[in-house]
Amino acid sequence: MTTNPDSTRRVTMRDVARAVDMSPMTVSRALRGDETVNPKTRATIRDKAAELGYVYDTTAQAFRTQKSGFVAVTLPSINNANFAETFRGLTDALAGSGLQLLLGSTGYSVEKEEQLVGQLLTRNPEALILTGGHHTDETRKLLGAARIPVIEIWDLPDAPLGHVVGFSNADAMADTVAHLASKGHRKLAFLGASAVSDWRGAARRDGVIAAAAKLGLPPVTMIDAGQAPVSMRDGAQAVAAIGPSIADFDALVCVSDPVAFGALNACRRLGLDVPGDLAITGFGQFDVAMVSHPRITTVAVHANEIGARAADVLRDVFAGNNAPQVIDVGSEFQPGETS
Amino acid sequence: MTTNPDSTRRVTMRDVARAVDMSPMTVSRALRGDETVNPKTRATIRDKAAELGYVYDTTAQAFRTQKSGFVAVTLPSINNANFAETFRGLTDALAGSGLQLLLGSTGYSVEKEEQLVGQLLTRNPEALILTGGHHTDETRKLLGAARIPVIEIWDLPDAPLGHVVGFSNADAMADTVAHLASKGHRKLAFLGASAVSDWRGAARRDGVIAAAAKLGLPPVTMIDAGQAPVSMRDGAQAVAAIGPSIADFDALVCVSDPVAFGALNACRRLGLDVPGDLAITGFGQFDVAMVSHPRITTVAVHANEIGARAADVLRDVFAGNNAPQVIDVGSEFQPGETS
DNA sequence: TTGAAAGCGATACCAA
DNA sequence: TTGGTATCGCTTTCAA
Repeated sequence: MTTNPDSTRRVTMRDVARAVDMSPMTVSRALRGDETVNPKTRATIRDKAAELGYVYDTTAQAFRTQKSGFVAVTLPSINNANFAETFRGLTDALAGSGLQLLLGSTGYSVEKEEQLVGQLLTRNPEALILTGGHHTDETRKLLGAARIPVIEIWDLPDAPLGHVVGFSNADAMADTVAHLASKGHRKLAFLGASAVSDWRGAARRDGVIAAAAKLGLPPVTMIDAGQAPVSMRDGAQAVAAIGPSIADFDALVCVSDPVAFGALNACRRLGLDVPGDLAITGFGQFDVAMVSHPRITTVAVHANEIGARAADVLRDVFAGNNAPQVIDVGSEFQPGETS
Repeated sequence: MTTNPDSTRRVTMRDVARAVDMSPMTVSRALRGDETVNPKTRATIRDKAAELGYVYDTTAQAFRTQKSGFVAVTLPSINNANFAETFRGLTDALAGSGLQLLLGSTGYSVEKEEQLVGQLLTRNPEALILTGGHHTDETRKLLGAARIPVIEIWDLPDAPLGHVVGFSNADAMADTVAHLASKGHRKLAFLGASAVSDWRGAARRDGVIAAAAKLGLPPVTMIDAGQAPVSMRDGAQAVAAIGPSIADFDALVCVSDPVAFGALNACRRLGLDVPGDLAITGFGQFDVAMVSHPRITTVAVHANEIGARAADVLRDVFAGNNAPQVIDVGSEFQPGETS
């Protein structure tokens, strides 16, 4: 390893250039694999760069080219298998593209999202991927001014900001309700987050209400599991708080599989039989629903595909194809052993 | 909203300066809230900046000051409640510090980690937080050359790269094994990932073997649940593949709670009683362990605290306190209903 | 196939 | 309290 003259200063292309007696410009081309540079020269430069411990400065590149190489992504929570899968789908699809994901978490709050978007925009992302279709006016203003492609995911908003890759959370519940009705269940309860904080959860709730009404079932009872994000524990606590009279309902439709799992295990502790005394359904096809004995009736979503398709949209847009796309990845009802 | 002369060009401090008839330097100071700028001037500049839709360019700042404002973090997987909690602990503790996290996922592979570290370093992070204490030689070389603070988390490496915030995965298993032995269980099996890919899992395995030997128990049988990351499904499949003879063991020590949950439910499907026929233990105090009926015996880790303490270390280091710190956050055995 | 000059937008430093 | 000048490392553009 060669020591550079001033040990505190970083090694730049200029240093490499001096070492091989070439111009920085040629070094720049060589390191990027430019074909116009003599192969032998390229090899020499590569070797010398490695020897000097040269590290490419993406910040300088981003500054010069006015392209950050970042794609900003907001997720409600990273501690959620489905959102994590979407992130992985994005990451995998973007690998090798030179684009790097800049992740922020909104904690299911549109106000936090607004703050986060402001912060992310100062990094000059080349595109922005937002989970959900609900935003504050200020967020919409920021995005309008930013003039970069925006993709909303996990929803099908009425008035998209740009592109969309998602599915209808409301429609997704129709099959679940139809299934329950076909089994003779009439008295339904919905267990989900209280506030307007979780818009996708609220959409599912509305979907259940609409589907029940359409099938002529009595009004659906709402059970409050607390503020989003609602967890396994929240589901279990809500049922435990109600006690054995939870079985006065025929079926408990839960906003997500973790909540359903909590409810299922709370029922067990109460000595209730699922689905004998009470049917339970979830949403999202989380691992816990599939592994649980009994297996939880759920709705499969295509979390990884949402990420992958969003990456496709990005590729299109960066290739100059700016027509707004709306991609519905759908969802599928998955009968289990709890209904 | 005022239109700027060339609508495709971004609004810069110079534009704001011209608009208020001041120098860019004063605008820079004003926007950063520099006290030496006349309060009235500051207000004027702020207003005009907002009016022009000025967005601060962090890339340019990062370039000029040679400080990126990034802290790079590698996690084995983001789809893991404990790692996600650590990330959240970091995020929360760093909020308002002006530092932004740059997240990368290694997929439990040190080779992928090496690649990722190389990529992250081109963004000039001011510090690097690595999950785990095992790295390739090339990774160590890269880190040495980068001359930035490094924190290894979730482990207590023998030869740390810099700072450490973690706990001993091996020691954490001693209480679990002692508990099982005290209940009269002698024939133990360990269910975890096969390869060397999951070093923390391997440390737990070694911890079980060592603790069993120390207590005079017969050799521990290893059961292979496949490549890391091992999931609920892997745990369930491993037990299903073995069948009822799994109950020839007294206790099944699992590398994590999700694996234990999978094993528990597979046992149920086999008609086995847990803990009557077989005791089961997990690791990590995941929600699923606490909500499950029966509750799974586990080990509580301080995932959020790891993140928070790592942020403390960063603050210290940036304040000039460079002495290497090793912080052991420990772990606690949590008896449940499966043992 | 290679090089010289200019400039991306902000701020450190020195001056007034 | 404010301003002028130089500069961070790289790449675009034009020239040789």
